[in-house]
Amino acid sequence: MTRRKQAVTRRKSRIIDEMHETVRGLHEIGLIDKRRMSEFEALCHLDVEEMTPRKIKSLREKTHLSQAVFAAVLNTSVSSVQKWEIGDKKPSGPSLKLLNLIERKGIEAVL
Amino acid sequence: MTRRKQAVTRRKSRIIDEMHETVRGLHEIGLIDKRRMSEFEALCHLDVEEMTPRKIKSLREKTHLSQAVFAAVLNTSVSSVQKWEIGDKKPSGPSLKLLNLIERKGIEAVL
DNA sequence: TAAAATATATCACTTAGTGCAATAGTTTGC
DNA sequence: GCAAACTATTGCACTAAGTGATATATTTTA
Repeated sequence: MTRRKQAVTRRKSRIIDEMHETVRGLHEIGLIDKRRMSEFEALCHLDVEEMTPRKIKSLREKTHLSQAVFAAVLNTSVSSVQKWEIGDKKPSGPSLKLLNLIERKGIEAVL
Repeated sequence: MTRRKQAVTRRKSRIIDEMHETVRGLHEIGLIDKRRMSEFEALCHLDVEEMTPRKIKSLREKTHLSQAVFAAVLNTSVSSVQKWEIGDKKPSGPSLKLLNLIERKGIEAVL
């Protein structure tokens, strides 16, 4: 499962990288303005993956942070983190975004 | 206003920097374990500032992104971004965290 | 073993988040 | 200039995440 997803991700970013160069070229030629360029950049890495309770918990444990501190980092409540890990509630959009950031870039990325 | 805040921030980080060195030293001596060290690191930069509707809007405009794309970046709905900017709703904890990250580190930090 | 820190669990409540639809304003291209 | 496309504003109704408090395991540390 993990392997398959990584493969997909890798293939996707290769394609995105090429698109990126292409669009950047179009921008330099003047075919698309700076604004469109910005929007393109932003839309590049927007895929946010769902996370199971177990995954959230293991993600936190990888950072060696208690639920309390982890919650503080995400600017949410301990109660929320607990419920995510148990599966009682699912993290909201922005919460999921933060969890993805931590997973992809490490905890420092959100400090 | 901006100037005053920058000053405060600067003074604060100087203190934090010293604390950081101190704690790192304690860690190297072996007085605190790696886990405590992690928690300390995490707790360093946890102050999240409130944002007025106008500030949110100007923050988005600085990134040259439409409400729709900005919402996508934060993994939230257009409706939510609109209400933040109007003042109808206030961004939740994790949302506010993301907005702060963008303000401090730029939009790339959350991509 | 005792004490302290962490984590789990439940309950009741609040409010942010969401989707839709209708309108108004702004750019863009012909 | 006009029309089309995009963007933003507003209101409404509903859902579910978020929260706080509290009590109870569980684990860690002294």
